[in-house]
Amino acid sequence: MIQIDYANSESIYIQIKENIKKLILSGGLKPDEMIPSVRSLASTLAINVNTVLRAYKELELEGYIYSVQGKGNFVSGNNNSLKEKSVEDFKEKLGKLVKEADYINITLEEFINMAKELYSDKEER
Amino acid sequence: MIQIDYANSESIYIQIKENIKKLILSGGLKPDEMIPSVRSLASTLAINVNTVLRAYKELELEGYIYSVQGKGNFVSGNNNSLKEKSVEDFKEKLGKLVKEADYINITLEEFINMAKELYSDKEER
DNA sequence: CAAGTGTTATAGTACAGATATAACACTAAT
DNA sequence: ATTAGTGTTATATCTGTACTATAACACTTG
Repeated sequence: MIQIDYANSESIYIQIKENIKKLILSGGLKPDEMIPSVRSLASTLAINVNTVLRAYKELELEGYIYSVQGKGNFVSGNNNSLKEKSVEDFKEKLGKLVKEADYINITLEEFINMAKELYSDKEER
Repeated sequence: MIQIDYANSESIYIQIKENIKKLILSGGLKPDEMIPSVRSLASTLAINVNTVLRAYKELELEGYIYSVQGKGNFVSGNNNSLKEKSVEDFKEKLGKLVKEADYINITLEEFINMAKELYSDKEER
């Protein structure tokens, strides 16, 4: 369900966060569905409880999950605002990339062609 | 010429690298043009010489600049391979973004529309 | 009550980034 | 030759972040 890549330079708790965010946004995790307990995930991934806790706490702050004492952590109900926020985040990243394209003189047409290509690559999986 | 943003989470030496890369790729710095000496840049930015040195050393390794003992650091002559490489890097980033778009169910059409919008925003500057 | 859950707190380790300082080597101008 | 400006190398230190280790406390469910 959740995987850590030690070759990845991102820190463990960030990887856990991203992993769960993606699962929630893609629909792999449904609202009010329980996610692994801090202890079980820590044990599965062979990491410390506090590392998982940190990821979960930030996910809670960002509205992706909610935690209930003695019961566990659950996916938030309101996906809509989350989706909106993630689209905004996405747009910001795209904006940066467009700016970068500018530096190396990539035109809009070239940009779109690359995107089309990458999209179709994706579907060939 | 070069600016450090302490609010940016990127480390100082990375910011220096990116700054200079952009200047070179955009043509703001011409081949064989001298860039600020390690000492002067360190003094201007109120940072340590070693931090600048680290950025310059990596830029040299990546082929963007070359250094001459006693004279200074200069922009590399061969921009072509650099441009190619930067386009490749760019494509990789775009690929990641496309993957991310997938998670939040952004279609190719939506993606292209956003890109068009951001490109035109850019021109309105 | 016991087992499983989240929570809080503290201390310790490891590493990366940045600093401080110094010494050495080369180049160009005087 | 001297001086000022350049890059280079080396070492030690400080700081913050990530992660670990451990423990204790609080809540929920069977």
